[in-house]
Amino acid sequence: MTLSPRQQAMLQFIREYVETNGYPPSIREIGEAAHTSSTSVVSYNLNILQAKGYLTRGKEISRGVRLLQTGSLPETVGDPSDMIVRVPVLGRIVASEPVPIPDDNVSPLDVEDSIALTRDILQENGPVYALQVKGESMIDALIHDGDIVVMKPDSNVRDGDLVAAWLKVEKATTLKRFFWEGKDRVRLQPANPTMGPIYVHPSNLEIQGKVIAVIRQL
Amino acid sequence: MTLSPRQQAMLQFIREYVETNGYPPSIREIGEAAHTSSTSVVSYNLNILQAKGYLTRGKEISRGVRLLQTGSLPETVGDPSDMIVRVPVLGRIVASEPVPIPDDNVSPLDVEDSIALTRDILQENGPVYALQVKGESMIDALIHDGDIVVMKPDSNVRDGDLVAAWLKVEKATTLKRFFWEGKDRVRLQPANPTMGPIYVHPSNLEIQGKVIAVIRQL
DNA sequence: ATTATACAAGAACATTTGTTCTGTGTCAAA
DNA sequence: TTTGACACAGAACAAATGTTCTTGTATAAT
Repeated sequence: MTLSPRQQAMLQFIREYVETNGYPPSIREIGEAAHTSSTSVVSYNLNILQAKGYLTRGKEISRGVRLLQTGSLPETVGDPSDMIVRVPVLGRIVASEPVPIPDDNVSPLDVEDSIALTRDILQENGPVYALQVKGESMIDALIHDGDIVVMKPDSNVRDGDLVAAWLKVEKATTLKRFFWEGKDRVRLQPANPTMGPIYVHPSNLEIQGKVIAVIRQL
Repeated sequence: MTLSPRQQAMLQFIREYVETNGYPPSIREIGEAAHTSSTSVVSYNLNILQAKGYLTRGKEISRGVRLLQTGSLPETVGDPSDMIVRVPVLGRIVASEPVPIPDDNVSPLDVEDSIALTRDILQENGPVYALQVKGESMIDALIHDGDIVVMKPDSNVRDGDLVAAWLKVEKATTLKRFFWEGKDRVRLQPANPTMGPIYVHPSNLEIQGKVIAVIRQL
């Protein structure tokens, strides 16, 4: 993933400016450093840098530029402690729609919403994202309306994984534990032990991610 | 050198804002946090904080506030970031025993087990503690074996609070939403909407705390 | 009672600042 | 040659934002 010389210059200037001044530069100050008087050129390039994961921008916020440490998606962002993991909240999970899956090319930092977790909750090192549950349809997974489900976009499942699965025939998303039963049958087991499993043909389901934590605030 | 409560609130807000957003707040945002709509009050107090060495201000620069290392407020116990809240895990919550209630003098450092949460999860400022659920008895509260329940030791309940209640006659702990129904009857409502409530006489129950968050790791 | 200081409030205004719009140039692909 | 993508430029505009001004209250010191 290569950057143009002007983009590199902008990143470098922002980094130095923050270190010197303690707050980020304005669009016009970045433009001066990159030898352009056009604020739209600066904005255009900053949007590219954001899409590539080098920084985030506050929308219509003065000096709303924040450098990220690396460009990978999604990741720990700017917090002083490695203990904190900021997880983007990409939207809602509802039973009647497939789970929104993060696009590798779109910066999660476009999202306005995120939740800070810690390494005590989340030992995962790979990309993770969160969704907020809408509706009561997940109660068989002991997940309540409003809960935040933390997921990783991994469709390689092993027996016992709690997965978000899209059932094509039923046109429904479900959160259940996944078990192979032979080659032609998958058992989806609710977390609620008083409820029975459902059985589906593998072709009927699409694994959209694994649930790795649930956060409920009251 | 003492600071007024409003000045302390402003410092705290700025610190948290920078850590969350990566750039400083505006005068108006600081004012909102300090409960004043007057930008001149904010500016006046920031000038005092600057004179006292807590921060510097860029002249006529938007978001031109920079906290200085010296003069910052004492940090949260043990962690570098005020964003992190370390919550002691005092033990297990099981249906057949009362909830362990923390000694008021306990410090998070005194307990061997704790979990780090963040202010995104836990806005509470008072004492909190956590318990790990043992067994399936809490599934009517949509809480699974192994979940971590974060509580505050507050027995002053209002309708709708999710409480840990010890039922004396039944000798059982239950987690349910609490509602008064007249003076002589309390309705304890499961979080699972498919399950019915139970009704108890107030003398039969002992409120041992309120649940303020649930953490599930998979 | 008066004065000084600290702190506050709201309004008005000026400046800073980011976004949008329109247009241009370069280059590669069709 | 035409088209589309990319990068750029400048102007205009709207919104964000900080400063200044005037007025007020509370408290302590004189």
